[in-house]
Amino acid sequence: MEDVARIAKVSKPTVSRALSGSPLVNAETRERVLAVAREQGYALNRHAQNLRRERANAIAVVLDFGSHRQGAIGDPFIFELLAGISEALSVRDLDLLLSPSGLDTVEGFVDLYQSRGADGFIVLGQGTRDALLQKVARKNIPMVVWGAVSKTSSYCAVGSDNDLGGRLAGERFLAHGRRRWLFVGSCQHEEIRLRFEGLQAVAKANQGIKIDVLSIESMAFSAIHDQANAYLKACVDPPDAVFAFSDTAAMAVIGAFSKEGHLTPRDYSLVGYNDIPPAAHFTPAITTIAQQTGVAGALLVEKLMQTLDGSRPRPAILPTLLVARQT
Amino acid sequence: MEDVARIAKVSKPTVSRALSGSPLVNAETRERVLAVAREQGYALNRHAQNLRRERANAIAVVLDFGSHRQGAIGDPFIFELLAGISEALSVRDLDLLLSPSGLDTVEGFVDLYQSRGADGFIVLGQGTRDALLQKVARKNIPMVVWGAVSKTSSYCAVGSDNDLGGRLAGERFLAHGRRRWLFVGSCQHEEIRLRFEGLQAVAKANQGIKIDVLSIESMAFSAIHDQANAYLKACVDPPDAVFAFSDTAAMAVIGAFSKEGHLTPRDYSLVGYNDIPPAAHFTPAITTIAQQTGVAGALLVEKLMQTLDGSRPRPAILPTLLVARQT
DNA sequence: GTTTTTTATGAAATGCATTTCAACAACAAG
DNA sequence: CTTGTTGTTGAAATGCATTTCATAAAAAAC
Repeated sequence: MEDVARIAKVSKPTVSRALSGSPLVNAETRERVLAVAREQGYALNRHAQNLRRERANAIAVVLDFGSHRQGAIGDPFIFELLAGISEALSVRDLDLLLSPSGLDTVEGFVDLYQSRGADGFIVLGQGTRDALLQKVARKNIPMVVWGAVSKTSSYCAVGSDNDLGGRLAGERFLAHGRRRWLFVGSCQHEEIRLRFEGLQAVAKANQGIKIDVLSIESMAFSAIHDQANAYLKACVDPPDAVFAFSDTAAMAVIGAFSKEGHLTPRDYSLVGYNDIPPAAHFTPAITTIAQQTGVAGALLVEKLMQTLDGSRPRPAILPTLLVARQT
Repeated sequence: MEDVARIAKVSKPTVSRALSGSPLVNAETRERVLAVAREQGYALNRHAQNLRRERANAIAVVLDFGSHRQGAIGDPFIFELLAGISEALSVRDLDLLLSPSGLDTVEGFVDLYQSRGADGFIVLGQGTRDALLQKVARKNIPMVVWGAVSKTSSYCAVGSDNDLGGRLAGERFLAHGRRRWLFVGSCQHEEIRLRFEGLQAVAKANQGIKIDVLSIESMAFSAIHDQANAYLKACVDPPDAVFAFSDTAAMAVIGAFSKEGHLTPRDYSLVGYNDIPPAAHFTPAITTIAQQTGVAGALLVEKLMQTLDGSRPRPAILPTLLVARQT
């Protein structure tokens, strides 16, 4: 920077100001400095900058690659979220640190934050680690979470209206005169539990509806397939309606049930979740609950920015929508 | 750090050494320093460290979120690659910078690299910007690319054997006695062009095979669907074999063709690409070319590390495999 | 023509960890 | 008892940009 300063015949601080677009520098001078910087191929050192400014200029986005191993993350849905976040961060000139290691303990978060590795965190899906996240948030670490929204939470959550999603599914089943419902998903996951509760609420509000749960142990496609198949085989009175926690799971159910000759939409109604592209073109096309992934990323980033500004933004629940198809 | 040094009754350099696991510090002293650091809640500043060490300790992973808008990236395949890379980087204690902005020009790369925002780059899919990447590599910026491998390239590429993939598809078509082949995909993409060439080679080596190309303009699911539908409608002699550049595209083709009563596997053989989880459970299940995504991430990172060490690693071609299913 | 205000710029201090080089101690070798 | 090693440790220099505070110059106000 000193070299640039010398060549442009100004001082170091002036170069710094010119480069960071400070209004405290004369327009002509700025041009000159910028020109010199460009022709000298000068790029200012981000670490020196971040060191001085005492921030990272980066946000860590946490997603559970671990459970990806089991096929959970491949879901295009997460990808859309990620794309939205990436976009929103890049508008604000912030770097995106993807799933840094060590974030499976409170210390991991604290350390990354304190060492200025990241200015804040966006966690995608609380999964089964809500307790950890609560602890992290209580340490005053800026964090926003995509997932289930709860009033007692110590962090700001943004998520879909999972309860509504469940209700929508239930109402569809009612409309189709279905009475033996099956919920496929693990209620260990807060988000998924809420969907179940929505479904259950509709069931309870009506007479003569039986509701069963197939609690998924692994997110792997084949595991879900096998569990569903085994369930149906052991079933004396097969379900005439299935609500699956994801479209991928719904596909697994279709495959598993069809092997036993139990077909949708003939024998049972099916509702999936996320409205991933293949859902519309699967045979049969899958009715599903769509989330507003488009706005989700931008909203998460916005809430995090508010947190960084010291305010405590309100959680947000995005509406969900049932997309009716053949099943 | 000075505080820790004082409390532990040592000097700053000793603390530094203890924390970075240098062998130049006595075991007892190290323990003492570490204990003090822990109880004082001390975390060393990454930017100061990176500034001094003159590196970023981070790798930028570039993927084309832009084309995601059009449904390209949602492909679980990319996600698996990303998971593998994330894993391999975290083992080496390197941060993963996801798709930083500005990497659509050579200057963008140069600037990020010079400003020490990243020590190197992993580019996922060269797409249509091979020219850009060639220029970047010629600036001696450490970079590894997932995509088509070419001998004349100035960068190290790792990719699947796309040519083999094409041949495998062709041989399957032959085995099924198919003679009117259709390739669905854009030959603008080097990787995809290679697949087409593999297919074409098989066609040429045999008599009486007609081969046509449906050049995809957009990666969007619905766009592919519509193009395929329009193609079939305009077709006097419908294809009896289709090779699609991705499983997602294959699904789109199935939907588009079935609308016209043209069904697989009855009327045509179909081969997709990537072996994404739903491919196996689609109805009908999709025959596809599987890539070795598992090792790909680790390999990319390894090659990049070699590049960082100053060597010029050889490109690698991973074998592809045909997974036969109903179609 | 003098005083006040505004605008533009620079000197020096600051943020924090690492590395070089020198120094000291303890011990072995002669 | 001296010289040469080896093992530990510390003082000071270094990497680079930003910010505070002060100063100089130019413009405006009186």
